[in-house]
Amino acid sequence: MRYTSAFIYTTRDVPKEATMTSHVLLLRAGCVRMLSKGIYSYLPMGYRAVNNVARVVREEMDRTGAQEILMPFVQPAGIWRETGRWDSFGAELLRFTNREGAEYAIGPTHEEVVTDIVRREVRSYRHLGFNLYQIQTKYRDEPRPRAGILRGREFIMKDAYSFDADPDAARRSYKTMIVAYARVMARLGLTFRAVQADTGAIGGDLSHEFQIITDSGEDILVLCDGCGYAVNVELAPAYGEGWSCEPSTASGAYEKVHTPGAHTVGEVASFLKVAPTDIMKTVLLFDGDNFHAALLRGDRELNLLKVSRKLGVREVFLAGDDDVRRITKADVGFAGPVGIEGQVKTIVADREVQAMAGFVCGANETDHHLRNANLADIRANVAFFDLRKVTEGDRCPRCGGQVHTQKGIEGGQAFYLGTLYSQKMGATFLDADGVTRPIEMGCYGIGVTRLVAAAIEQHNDGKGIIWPVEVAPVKVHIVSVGASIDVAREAGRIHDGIEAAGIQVLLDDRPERPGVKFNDADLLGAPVRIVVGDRGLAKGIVEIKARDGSVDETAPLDSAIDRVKAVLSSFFEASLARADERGAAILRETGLERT
RNA sequence: CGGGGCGUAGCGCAGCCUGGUAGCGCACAUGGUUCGGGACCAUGGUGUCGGAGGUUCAAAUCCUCUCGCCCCGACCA
Repeated sequence: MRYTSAFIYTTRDVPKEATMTSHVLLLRAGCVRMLSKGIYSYLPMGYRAVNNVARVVREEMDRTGAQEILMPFVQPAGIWRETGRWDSFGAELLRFTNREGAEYAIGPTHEEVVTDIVRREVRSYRHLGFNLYQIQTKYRDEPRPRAGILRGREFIMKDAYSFDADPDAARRSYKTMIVAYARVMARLGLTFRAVQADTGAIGGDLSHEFQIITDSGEDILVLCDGCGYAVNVELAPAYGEGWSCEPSTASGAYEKVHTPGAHTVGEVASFLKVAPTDIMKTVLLFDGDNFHAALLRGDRELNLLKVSRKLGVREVFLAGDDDVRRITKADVGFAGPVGIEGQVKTIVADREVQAMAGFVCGANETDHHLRNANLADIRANVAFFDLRKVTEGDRCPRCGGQVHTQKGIEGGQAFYLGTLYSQKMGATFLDADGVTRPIEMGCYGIGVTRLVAAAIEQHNDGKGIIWPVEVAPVKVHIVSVGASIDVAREAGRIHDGIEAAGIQVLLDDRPERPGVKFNDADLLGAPVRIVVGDRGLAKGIVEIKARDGSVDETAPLDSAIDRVKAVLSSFFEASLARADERGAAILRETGLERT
C-alpha cells in the first residue's frame, strides 16, 4: 500500500471530544470516525486492526475445534419472550417494529438464536460436544457510551456457545475457552488477569472476565498476590468463610447532639472529633418498588450488587434526595437507624456493624446526630450480611493475606450457563439411557473492537500508537526521504518485496518533508520502520527501526527485506511464546485446574 | 436519570459580555525557494456562525425552544 493512494488522514490537533488516550490516537491516526453517539466507522487503518484481532480470535477458536457460523443481528421478539429476556433485558435491548407490526430487536447477544438453531437439530447425546461461534456486529443501547470504541453502542464481538451433554463435559468446554481466551489476549500483547465475575444479564453461575490491566479501566479488580485470588470488586467478598465477629451487646443512653451543617461522614467526624470508623452511616435505597436502609461503618462503601442479591431484588439504587427527606423527615445527611423502622421495608447491615458499640449516627433530624448509640437502640430486625465494597488492604478471603486493587478493561467474559436457556427454550436431547434432558451450555464473548482500543491503551507513547505486532494494521512502514529517483526506486522495490511476502506494508511516498513523515510513522505505530534515503543509499544501506525501540540498525540494501522479515518473525514468535505460556498457566491462575 | 461544558471553514480556536453583516492557526490548491524529526514566501478557495422561532432598522452576538456532542456523577446520608 502506498500512502499517496491510501485513505489515511492523520491530524496534529487533538480532537476535543476525546479525552482517553486510545480514543485520541484512533482519531488522530485516522483509524475511526464517529457517525453518532457510540457508533463509529472504521477506516482502513482501523479496520485492518479490527480484522487482525478477529484473525487471531478465529485462529485460537478454530484451534479448539469450535466452528464459525453467522447468525442474524435482527432477531424476532418471540425467542426473547421464551427466555423472559424481552422484559428483563431492559433498555439496552434496542427494539423496533416492522411494517407488519411485528416486534424485533437488534441483537446485543445471541443465546436465544443459537439455542433455537441447536434445538431444531440436536436429538441425541451423540450429537453434543460442540462449540459454535461468530464474529459480528452487536448493538447495545448503552445509557452512556464513552471513550470512543472502548464503550460504544455498536461494536464487533466474537461470541461463542458451547453445547454439552453433562456438567462435566460443559466444564471442560468452559476451561477450553478460558485457555483459548488467555492465548488470544497474550498474542495480542495485552497484559491481563482473569477474574471471577458477576453473570449480569446473561445469567449462569460461574463466570470469569478477562480484564486488561490499565488505570483508565472502568472495572476494579481485587487481587491477592499471595494466593493468586482475583475477582471483580462487584463480587469480592469482604469476609472469608467462617470469619467470626463478636456481636456487641452494649447498651446505654444515647444523646442527641447538634451538628450544624455536618452532612458527610468527614464533616461529622471532624465536628465531633471522632474517627470515621466510630460513625455508622445509614444509606437509603430504592429497588423500584420499596425503600430499604443499609447500615455500614462510616469509612466504608456499599456494594450495591451485593445488597440487591441479599434483598432478593434485581437492582437497587440510592434513594433520591426527595425520598430521603420524606423518609427521614430531615435534610439529606442526617439519616439514622434509630426510628427508621417502619419507614423502610427492610434494614440490612454490613457484618462489621455487629461489633460497633457507642457509635455516632444520624438522628433523622436536620443538623443533629446521635452519640453513644448502640444496635440495641434499633427496635427493628436488622439482618447482617457482607454488603461492603472491598478496598485496598482488606484481607484476602481465601488465604488471609492482603489484597490490592487494580483497574481493568473487560476484554472478554466466559459464562457457564448450565441449562438456564436450554430449559426455557426446550433444547433437549436423549441421553444414553433414553432420558430427555436439557443441554448444558456455556457462552463466551470477546470484544473485538474493544481489544483494538485496549491494545492502544496499553501500548502508546507521547508520539502515537505502538501496535502489538499481531494487531498492527501495517507491520512495516517505509519512509522515503529525499526526492531522488534512486530513493523512489529502492523504496518501491523493498515495498514490493515485502508485500509479495504477504506482509502488510505501507510506503510513505508522499512528497513531504522528512519530519512530517517520521511523525506520521510514529503516530501510525507500525512495529517496524524502514528509512530509505539518499544518505543511506550512498552507502548502500537502509535503516531499520522497531517502534518499541527494541531494534535500531542499518542493513545493506540487498538484505534489507530478509532482515525485516527476520525481525517481524521474532516479534510473532514472541507473541506465540507468550500465548503458550499464559495458555498453559491460566487454569492454575484461576483455580479452575482443580474443578 | 442528575450536574457541568461545548456547537463559528476539513481540524483546533477567537469574536458574543458592550448587536453594525466573520477572523486566526493548521490543513487544502497553485507557483517558487527548501528538504533526515511537523520549513518559508507569495497567491487563492472554503462558512446556511448546529436548527427553528422571537426582539431589533440591523443578530454569530440578546431572548425562547430544539437538536447534537463531550465530561462528571449516580457512595452525600
